Amino acid sequence: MATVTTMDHEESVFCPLFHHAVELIGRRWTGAILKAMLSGKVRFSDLVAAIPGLSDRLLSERLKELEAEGIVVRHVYPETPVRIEYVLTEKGLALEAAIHAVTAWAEAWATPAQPSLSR
Amino acid sequence: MATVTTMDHEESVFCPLFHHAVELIGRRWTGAILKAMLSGKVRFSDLVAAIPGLSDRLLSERLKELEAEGIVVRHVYPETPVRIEYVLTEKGLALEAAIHAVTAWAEAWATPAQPSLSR
DNA sequence: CGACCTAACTTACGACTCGTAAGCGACCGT
DNA sequence: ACGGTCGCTTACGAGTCGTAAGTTAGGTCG
Repeated sequence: MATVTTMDHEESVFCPLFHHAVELIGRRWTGAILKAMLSGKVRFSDLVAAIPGLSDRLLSERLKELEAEGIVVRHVYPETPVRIEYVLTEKGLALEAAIHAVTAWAEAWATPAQPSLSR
Repeated sequence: MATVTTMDHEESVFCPLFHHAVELIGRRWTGAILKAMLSGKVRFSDLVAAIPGLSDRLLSERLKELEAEGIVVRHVYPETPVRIEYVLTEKGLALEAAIHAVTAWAEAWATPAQPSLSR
């Protein structure tokens, strides 16, 4: 029972892969950062400006995490002042489907008032 | 289906709806809780048992948040001992696509090695 | 030639959130 | 009466976050 080698698609059981993923991209601001990066390469200050409430401290922290996970890459251009661009890797771009799915849900079920009438 | 006005699909800009959604379902353990609830109605203790590391304190907190958002409903059966079942609402079930998208990504891009063989 | 500017961080610290453990209330079997 | 179960709730130290200030490396301005 426990040594099942063929797991088709068990939804109920705990999946460590899913858990790792959702705890990573679900960290505070990470979703917004990833969504903002879908459009292409961005700079540090672009992200700060694009995401209201996000501070440079947290952005720096999140970008490091995402870089460590192989989701974004950091390109340094030693110009003046220093220009640094962040780009999604293939792995990061693959998150687009998941981000769009969440976006679609958010738009479809936006809480206008209390639509819990249907029970 | 889409109320096409003037914005086709802006991905880059900050979307408060997406942000609210991702910060909600991305809270610690919430993803795992929702995934575990996709299988149907569950009890408090089932969730604690199914999700390693999740404590009853946090589960209680998360379930309250999800209930407040209209994502889960709480049914009380005054048996002995009290039996309480949590079920996803229609809004909660609508998250299935998003959860599956994250699961698919997690399985496709699991960290161990670069998928230079698969693709 | 030195005060000031920029981009991208880093440090410091109080506030908020989480993890661990313990307690509570209603009921029941012994 | 005593201990056991379920679903919480409270307490408190540890961890994470928000806000503000400092740092580095170079350039502009007066």
